[in-house]
Amino acid sequence: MSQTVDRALSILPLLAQGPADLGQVAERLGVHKSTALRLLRTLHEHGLVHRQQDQRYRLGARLFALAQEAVENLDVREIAHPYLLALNERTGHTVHLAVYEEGEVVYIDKVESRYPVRMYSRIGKPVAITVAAVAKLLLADLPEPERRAVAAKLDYPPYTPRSTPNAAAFLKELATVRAQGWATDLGGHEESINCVGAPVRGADGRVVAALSVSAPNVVVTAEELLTLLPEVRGTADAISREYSGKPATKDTA
Amino acid sequence: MSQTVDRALSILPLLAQGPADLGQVAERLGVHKSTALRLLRTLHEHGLVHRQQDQRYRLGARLFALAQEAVENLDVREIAHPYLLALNERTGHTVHLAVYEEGEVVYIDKVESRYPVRMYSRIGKPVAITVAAVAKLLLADLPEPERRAVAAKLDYPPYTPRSTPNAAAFLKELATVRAQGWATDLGGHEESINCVGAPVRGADGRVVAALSVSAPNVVVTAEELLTLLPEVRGTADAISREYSGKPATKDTA
DNA sequence: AATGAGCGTTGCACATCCCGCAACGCCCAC
DNA sequence: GTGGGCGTTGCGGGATGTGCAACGCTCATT
Repeated sequence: MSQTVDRALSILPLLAQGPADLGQVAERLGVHKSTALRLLRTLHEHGLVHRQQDQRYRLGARLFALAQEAVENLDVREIAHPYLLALNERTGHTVHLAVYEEGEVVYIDKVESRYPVRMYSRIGKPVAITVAAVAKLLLADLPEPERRAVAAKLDYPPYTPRSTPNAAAFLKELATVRAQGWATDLGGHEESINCVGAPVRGADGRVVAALSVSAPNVVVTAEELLTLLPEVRGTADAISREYSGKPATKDTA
Repeated sequence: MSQTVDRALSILPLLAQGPADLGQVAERLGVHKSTALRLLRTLHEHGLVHRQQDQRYRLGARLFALAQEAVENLDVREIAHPYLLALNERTGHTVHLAVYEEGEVVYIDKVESRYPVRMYSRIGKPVAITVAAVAKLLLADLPEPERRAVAAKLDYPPYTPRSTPNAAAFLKELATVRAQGWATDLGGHEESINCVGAPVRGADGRVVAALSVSAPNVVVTAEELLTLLPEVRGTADAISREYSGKPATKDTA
């Protein structure tokens, strides 16, 4: 809509492919050299482009700094919340959002079930890391050495007969979760409670959070809960898109 | 230099701090709302800003994509080469550049000594990973679990009496290197050859490459070689600045 | 050593394109 | 139902970006 800005911004993807000199920029923009020069100068003043020794232009440090700062100031919780509400609205069950931090997985948001059944979870509380669906999702994305290190240091409390028994079983489960892109906890923490979860990913594809839907057997069976999987994954993907700033938000999908 | 572009670009750091609506952007820019709208629209078309559900503006995915693409297309070797030449010019010794890749450290560039002494290295050849200065620098920057994993899997060949004997000693050495920001190899690979090295860092502070200066005892003693440390570190820092696109290249320092 | 080509840079006059204004429509809150 | 706030639109005046041509520099060539 604004010609000048439009032209200036068109330079960025051009330079992302590799360094270019003034002539090349002007030609590929379809403008006079002097015009390209002024645009490049302005971009340069803002640190978005950098001039290297041979006078060619590259993308500058400011771009990285901006991207990083933006990521740091992004609040998953704030962005995810409306989606969690919608998911709760449609399923009626308890919805959790959790993140991984220094060896722990903690709940950072929760929308209570409409059914009058209490669940033993609290925002800020560390998750039962060896069995919870959200924990599996978050740990499954860690780089392999760290994943092994964490798995080796954990205790594996036998909450129920279905709890993860040891590190080997846990790592195997994480590999499955990593491959399929979703996770469950079928009575692994409390005998009568099942969960289905999916990961929220940032712009770089790394898992930044995980959400899950939990329901007790007395309300829905595990099979019935699993039919919500598309719903859960769809919500997680929608949050991922919104979080990473991608277009095509196309409703709640 | 270009008012319109200047204003448009000023929006980016503003949004990096967090989402803002049209009115806020206009106010903090000191322009009329309609002007801010047109600028934001242009930024939006290029994907640099993203409009979230509540109509507020955030930085968009394109920014992250650009930063990532730029990093991928950056060639450390190309950028570092002139600096390596200059360092060789000033010291007269052999200069190496190496990177870490999937458990190995390999030389990716080399400028031969002016003295008629051959060294057993080749571009593309894996480095003696347990003793070389560049290897220590690169491994010292790995995340702790991966560092331990790599150290545990290595062989520790006794090239000389001064070679690193085992994983424990190696990890201790890496901790020292990590803390001091430079590394040496004093006769650890070949009895009569010493090296001093320093790390090249990317925009995020991670070590992306390492360079070293090597010289045999018959030319300079280890003590004399160590006097080149400021020179070596200065060169590495200059490459880091250039590589990460930071301003103030101020000569070769 | 001289010469020319290529590139970045500058000043300028034209007219294009951006700016701010004011008015409209919409949504939400009261 | 009604008012205020916010995003949006069309428009004329004029500031601002544009392309041209000329300059100076560096580097490669003869």
